[in-house]
Amino acid sequence: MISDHLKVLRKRTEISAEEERAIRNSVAETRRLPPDEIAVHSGVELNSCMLLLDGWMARCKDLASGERQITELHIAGDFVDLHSFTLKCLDHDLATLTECTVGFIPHERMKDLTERYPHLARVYWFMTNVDAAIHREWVLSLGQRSAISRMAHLFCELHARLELVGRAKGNTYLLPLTQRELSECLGLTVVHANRTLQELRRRGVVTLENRQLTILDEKALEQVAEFDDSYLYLDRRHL
Amino acid sequence: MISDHLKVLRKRTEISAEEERAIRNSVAETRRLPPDEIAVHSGVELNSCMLLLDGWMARCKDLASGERQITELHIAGDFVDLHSFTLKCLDHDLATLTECTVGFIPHERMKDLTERYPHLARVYWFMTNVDAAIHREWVLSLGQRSAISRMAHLFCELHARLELVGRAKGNTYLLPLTQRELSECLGLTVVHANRTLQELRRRGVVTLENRQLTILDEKALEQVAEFDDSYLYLDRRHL
DNA sequence: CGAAGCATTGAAGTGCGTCAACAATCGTGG
DNA sequence: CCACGATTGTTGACGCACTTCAATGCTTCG
Repeated sequence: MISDHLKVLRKRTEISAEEERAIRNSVAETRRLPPDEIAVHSGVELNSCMLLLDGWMARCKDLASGERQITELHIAGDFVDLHSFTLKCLDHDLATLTECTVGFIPHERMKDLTERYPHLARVYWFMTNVDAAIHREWVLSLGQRSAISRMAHLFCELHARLELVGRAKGNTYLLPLTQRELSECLGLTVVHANRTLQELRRRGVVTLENRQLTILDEKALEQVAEFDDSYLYLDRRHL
Repeated sequence: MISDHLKVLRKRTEISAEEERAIRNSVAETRRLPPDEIAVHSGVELNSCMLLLDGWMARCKDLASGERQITELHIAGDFVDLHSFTLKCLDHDLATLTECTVGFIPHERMKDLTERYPHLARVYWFMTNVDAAIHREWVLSLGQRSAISRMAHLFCELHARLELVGRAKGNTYLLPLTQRELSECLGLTVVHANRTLQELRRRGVVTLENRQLTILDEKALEQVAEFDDSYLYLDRRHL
């Protein structure tokens, strides 16, 4: 399961056997979390980072009205609150969307890891910067893309990221979100997210049944989305 | 001018005299940039980071239609492309909004700086994470807040950040953005940004004339915005 | 002083929200 | 196994926040 995390890193840079060992040894404990639970509350001081080994999680922020905005989705292999290593407490909640398996790396071990392996320090810094790049793409989506383009873009992003950890079988992948959660990613109401999804289906671009998303027409999907994966930094030109 | 940057850091953590010296010595060159110019193009490999010493800059992303979304505003003291140290090339442009003075810190010197002073490495990592927190707040704004609430929130954020570097005199500060640029931050059309601003004026919450923004009713402004500055991490509980 | 950019206004259109109902699915216990 | 209530997905009618288009005055600056 930690191997998913290593896949994510190795897509971006070389990780030596020794570094791999150090990472594996840093995981103090693994735990299962039930779905629909807030795993990390905003504003609470943390002393460990959470590695998502399996399942889906979301970063969310609420308004007083009760409206919730998801600011990023997380899948197996992601360090969901790596930024807590420097921020100490988060500005958002971390919620489980499915049952999850997570590993904990205490901040002191993170400190050790990054000081003993400066390369890993840069790699993890890099990874938090990729999260920021994803945020920026979402800002662009929410600010300028139409509902259908936004949804298409999200499907593209998830496809690219899931492929990386072997969770996509060709053009299909498991998307365990409800339409409510989907709408919370896209800044739409549930009703309109539903109609938007139907429009994508009607156009023959995707299907989504039994939590299984299938991309029928990848070209069309990427065109609607204006998708360009460079913001995900999926190669080793960097670092 | 570099002292603005030190203010930004010292608001979050202690910086020793030696660290300050090291930072000051890392600036290889300073330069003036004219307004309305793309200072850094997305996708281009960089070998130095840019410290904004004076003026305003914006991170922007474009769509094929020509629509532009600003994803973050930068003021004196900000490291505008610190993330290029790990990402190597950016996923967005960096545009000057006014005439700017910038300092360059070559990546090799950044490497030196962060390896010689691990504390500074964590501080700068922290600062890129604050940028990400700002992005998340903008995602929340664009996804869930109304136009008027979004604009009020932006005014609050800028006030807090400008105060930090002594660029706000009480409840007033220089806001050199055109309404077009304002609208590009907020995901609105210019026309509606104009009407939204007028509504804030009509309610007696702010005035904006000759590029001078004045907050007439801070309570009201923060209430409209649902503003809570904790996402800016403006204290030393962290790090 | 003229041209270009910027701010403002009005009228009309539309993408998405709201409200409300109903259907389908799912998990749970009898 | 069916009954059930709860959650999720779907649909229709209507309303509104924001967009679009187009015109006009206001600045700014060569």
